[in-house]
Amino acid sequence: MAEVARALGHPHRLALLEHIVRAERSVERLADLTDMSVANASQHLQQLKRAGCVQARRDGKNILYSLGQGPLAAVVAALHDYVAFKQDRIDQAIADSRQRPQEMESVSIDALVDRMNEGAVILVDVRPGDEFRKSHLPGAVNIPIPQLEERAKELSDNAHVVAYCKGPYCVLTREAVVILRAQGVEAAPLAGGVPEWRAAGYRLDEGV
Amino acid sequence: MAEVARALGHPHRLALLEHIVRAERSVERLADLTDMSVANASQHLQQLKRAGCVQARRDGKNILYSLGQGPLAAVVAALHDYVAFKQDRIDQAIADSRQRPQEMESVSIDALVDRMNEGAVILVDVRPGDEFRKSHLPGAVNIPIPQLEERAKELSDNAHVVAYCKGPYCVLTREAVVILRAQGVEAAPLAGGVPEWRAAGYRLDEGV
DNA sequence: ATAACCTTCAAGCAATTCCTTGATTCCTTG
DNA sequence: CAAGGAATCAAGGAATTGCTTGAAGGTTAT
Repeated sequence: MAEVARALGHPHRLALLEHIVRAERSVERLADLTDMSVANASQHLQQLKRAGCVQARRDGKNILYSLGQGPLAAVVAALHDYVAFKQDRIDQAIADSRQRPQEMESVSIDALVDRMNEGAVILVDVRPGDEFRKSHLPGAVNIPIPQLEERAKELSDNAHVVAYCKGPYCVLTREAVVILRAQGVEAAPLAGGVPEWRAAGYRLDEGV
Repeated sequence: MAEVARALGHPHRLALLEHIVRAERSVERLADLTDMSVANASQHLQQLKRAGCVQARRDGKNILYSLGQGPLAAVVAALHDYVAFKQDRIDQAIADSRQRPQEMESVSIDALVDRMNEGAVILVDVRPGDEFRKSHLPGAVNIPIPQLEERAKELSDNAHVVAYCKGPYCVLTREAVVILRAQGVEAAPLAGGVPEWRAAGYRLDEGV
């Protein structure tokens, strides 16, 4: 079973299959369509053949590859579906933050300092872990974007959250806020990032 | 898209996923179920997580992995379907040839010689290696029965294969043909073995 | 036959993947 | 806080994979 999955697990082979699903094609044609050398295409095709995903027949000078027997097309379709689903979620989050940027009022650095002194704010750093480790705003929690959705529950829900990223123009900040709000967390983007914070003369934490 | 397929493209990861589909499980449990080291399981799980196929949450001391969002289960199901389909065909082929052995027409020695002259045949000797070394039909390949299934792929699949063993009554010849056909190789048994070949006045090879 | 063409094979190198080991992090519990 | 369990990280060597190059199969066409 993994044999089939492995056969589908290479971009080139997947691309070849996508073309073969549509119609029988020769090796040269496929190589051209997928922008690879003929020899390379031939080798990938033979891997697909070994896995039973395609079959070959000769027609004159050419060897035509077509889809193998069985519900392979369904597998490819299911894969498409799944990937489309994931892409949709990303697109939607981005579109949201693009369409209604006005609804997302950012918090200025001074306002943030005030709120921090009141202890009424959770500061979330959404950059990758390695950047966070180098330096980050004091007391910030590091939750990279990919983990944000599932770790949103870590943030107590009656606290205001302020998210920041690399800088004031970083789209990811807004995206993060969209995600947090989708999880029911009251969140706002910081008007700036680490550089602005430093420029304002405040302290930074390092490590951890 | 290939990213997801690649994540599914390793036997261990697929095995992990099969268990995760059923229920949330801890790393240790999964490692035990799939018979791999904890560290190794952990690494594969993280690959799956990176691809978005699974999500992790902590529960007490353990970290529980569960299926990611979206119609991933459909992909796995489609894969199952497809593989089941192929397995069916193999089983069916075996059953067919067992139930109706009379349909397995053997190739006469004279017919074999004709075909060999045309170069349109691969001759497989399924006896143990030591017997093969003593003497065998010219040009024959030696693949003992136990290795036949896994080495079937060595035989180019658009060539006719003729298999032979010790003699015309040797059951192993038919068994070999069944195995080969199950692998999609067009195979037929020889009506006889080394003694009959010699008796017909043809040459034998020795050694190698 | 010979030539021309499409495809496959074979070999070698670079890059990646896989698994193991031992240390380390992270969290809960006493 | 300390102890302990669960999971992850990090690094290394073995194995596999992927791509390129040049040569070799086979098939039509001249």
